[in-house]
Amino acid sequence: MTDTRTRILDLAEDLTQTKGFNNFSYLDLAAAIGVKNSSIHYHFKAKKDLALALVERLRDAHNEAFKSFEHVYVTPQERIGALINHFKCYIQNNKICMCGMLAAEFETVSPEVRKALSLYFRDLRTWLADQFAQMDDPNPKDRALQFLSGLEGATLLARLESDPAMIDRTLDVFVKP
Amino acid sequence: MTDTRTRILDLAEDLTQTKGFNNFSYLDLAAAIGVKNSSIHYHFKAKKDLALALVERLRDAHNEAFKSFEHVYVTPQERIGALINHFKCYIQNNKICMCGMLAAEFETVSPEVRKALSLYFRDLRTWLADQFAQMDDPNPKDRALQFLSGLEGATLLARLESDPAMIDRTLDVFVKP
DNA sequence: GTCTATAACGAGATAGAC
DNA sequence: GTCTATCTCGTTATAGAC
Repeated sequence: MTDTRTRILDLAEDLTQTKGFNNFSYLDLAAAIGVKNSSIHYHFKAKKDLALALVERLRDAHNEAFKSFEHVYVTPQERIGALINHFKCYIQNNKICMCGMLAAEFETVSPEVRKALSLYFRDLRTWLADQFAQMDDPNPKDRALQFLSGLEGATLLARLESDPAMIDRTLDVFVKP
Repeated sequence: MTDTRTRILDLAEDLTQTKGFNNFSYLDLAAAIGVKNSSIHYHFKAKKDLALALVERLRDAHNEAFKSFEHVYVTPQERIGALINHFKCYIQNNKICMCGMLAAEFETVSPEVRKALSLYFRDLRTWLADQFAQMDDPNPKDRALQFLSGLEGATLLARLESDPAMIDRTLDVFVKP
């Protein structure tokens, strides 16, 4: 059995992706995990501490995944395709990007979380720009921003329409020239 | 003085764009407008009724604006440019697209609002596809989706970084080939 | 590390007077 | 159309026992 702290983070990540960080409570977490809400406060004193832990954990997880991509995929097109597929899977579970959700909730989160979100997206853009540079793109930084914006927006729209193919229709143009 | 109903809608739209629909209360609206919260309930019995009115009003407003574009601008590039500028102005006020915000909050809104959001974005895509068709785009429907996704995502990221230029970097490629 | 118990507050919503 | 007054519930958070 995974420890309580990890179970809290896993569930909170899931709920943030579906309902939004402001739309679940410590009581929701406690009930689903089978503890009392005071136990959630033991692990994350205030809810903003939970938000920060979520963003920092996801940033680390993505950077780890990107590192492992080097051994699994050969071409940058394959690596970007894997990222696209990862986001497509969100739609089946009525999820969107967790940090996209928190970016929408930007005005209600702490300065620390804002900074962490900024770093999360910076890392993503840096990795994407590297991939596009490997594809000999003349402007990899702008291409990375265009891809990331398209990914976030397409996920939002695809969930609304329950149509994961909208993500392909939006992003295939970046990997199939 | 504009009537109370309109003042409620204007303020609620503003708050939805900044904080999100779930992150302001009838008490917030009442205090800002200078009435009691029971007066807000008189105009919109339940909060979900307010959400529906907001989306339907914005859909009508956009369709009216698109109609007026025909008389003001000559080229589809100019018309799309006007839409881009409209969204760029949001950033200065820490706003994002109201329906983009509600799409993020999708799991917490009523079936009626979900349907209204779908129609709002359908109208936007239809109008965009028409513009791209006028630009002799071989695939105007997909181009419309790519543009709309980019617009929603770029607004989210631009607000996070307080950098409206990110919207240009994302979308100029659609109007300056 | 988890529990019981509770504080302190704000939310959506309603009844009925004016 | 707006008011006063109130209800009911959920929320974040804490103190202190086990």
